[in-house]
Amino acid sequence: MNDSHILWQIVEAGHRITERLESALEPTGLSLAKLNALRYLVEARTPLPLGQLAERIVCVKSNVTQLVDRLENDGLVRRLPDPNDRRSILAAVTDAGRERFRAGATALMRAERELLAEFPEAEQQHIADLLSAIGTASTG
Amino acid sequence: MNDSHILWQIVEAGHRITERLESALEPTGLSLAKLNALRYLVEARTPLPLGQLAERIVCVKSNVTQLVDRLENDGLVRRLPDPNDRRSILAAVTDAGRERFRAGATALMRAERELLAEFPEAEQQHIADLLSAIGTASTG
DNA sequence: AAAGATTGAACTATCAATCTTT
DNA sequence: AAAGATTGATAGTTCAATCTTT
Repeated sequence: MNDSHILWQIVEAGHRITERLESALEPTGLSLAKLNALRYLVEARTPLPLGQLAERIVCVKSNVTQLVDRLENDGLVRRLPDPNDRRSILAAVTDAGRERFRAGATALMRAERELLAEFPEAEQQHIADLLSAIGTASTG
Repeated sequence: MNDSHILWQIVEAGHRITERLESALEPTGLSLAKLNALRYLVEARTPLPLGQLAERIVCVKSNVTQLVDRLENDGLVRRLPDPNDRRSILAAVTDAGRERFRAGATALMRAERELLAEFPEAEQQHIADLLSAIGTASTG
């Protein structure tokens, strides 16, 4: 498992990165998952059906149900009935949600900049290219 | 979030790698978490106090409690009283656990080899070095 | 009091089953 | 029946509180 080989270096570097970003976000009361959902809602500029939010996040619908539960609990999102389809439920960002999103996005960008600084800039594109290929091949 | 920058490339590559390895392990009925715990128990060659297992896995003790619950449920591990300290509980691999570990380790190695093949060998050491540095600096 | 383990609550995520509306 | 969402179960992980033994 914790071999020295490159696969685990990648996995662990990924963990360290997300840990750092989560820590940077902590003072804002957001997690990466919440900030990400909020971003889609803010950018949509109109309430989104939960199913569409799930598509954009690229996760299962039941995950969105729970994520929106927590966001609603935080007062950052409200559920609204969809006037055009009574099966559908819309998620709308509240003013508090928009404000929180701005704070989170700022904190995240600052943390990203810090982490990025630990990386030789000349190498970044090269490594990104190599990484984008890995694990992408079909398994059969 | 899903910027194109290198940080997310690393995080996502890490996710793809673990997904692939988890899939490869699936037919053996093991997860990476279970295989890892099993590995420490097999290598110890003697039952381990749960606290020591937590130290080796590098996780919180309550996580080990639950992980060992699941492994015990699978019949791969047994809890034994510690004869020297009645506060302590020992985790012992069963014969089935040892066998399962071998199957899992084999499946994992095969999958690792496949993934590694997607990586230009000449680059591996270089990238590993760069990755090992990232996210390691103290936050203050 | 401190050490070892468990329990209960929370978060993120998945899957399978269910309920309502279309 | 299919689409949209929720619920309940499971996995893995953390933290705070608790219980037993030292």
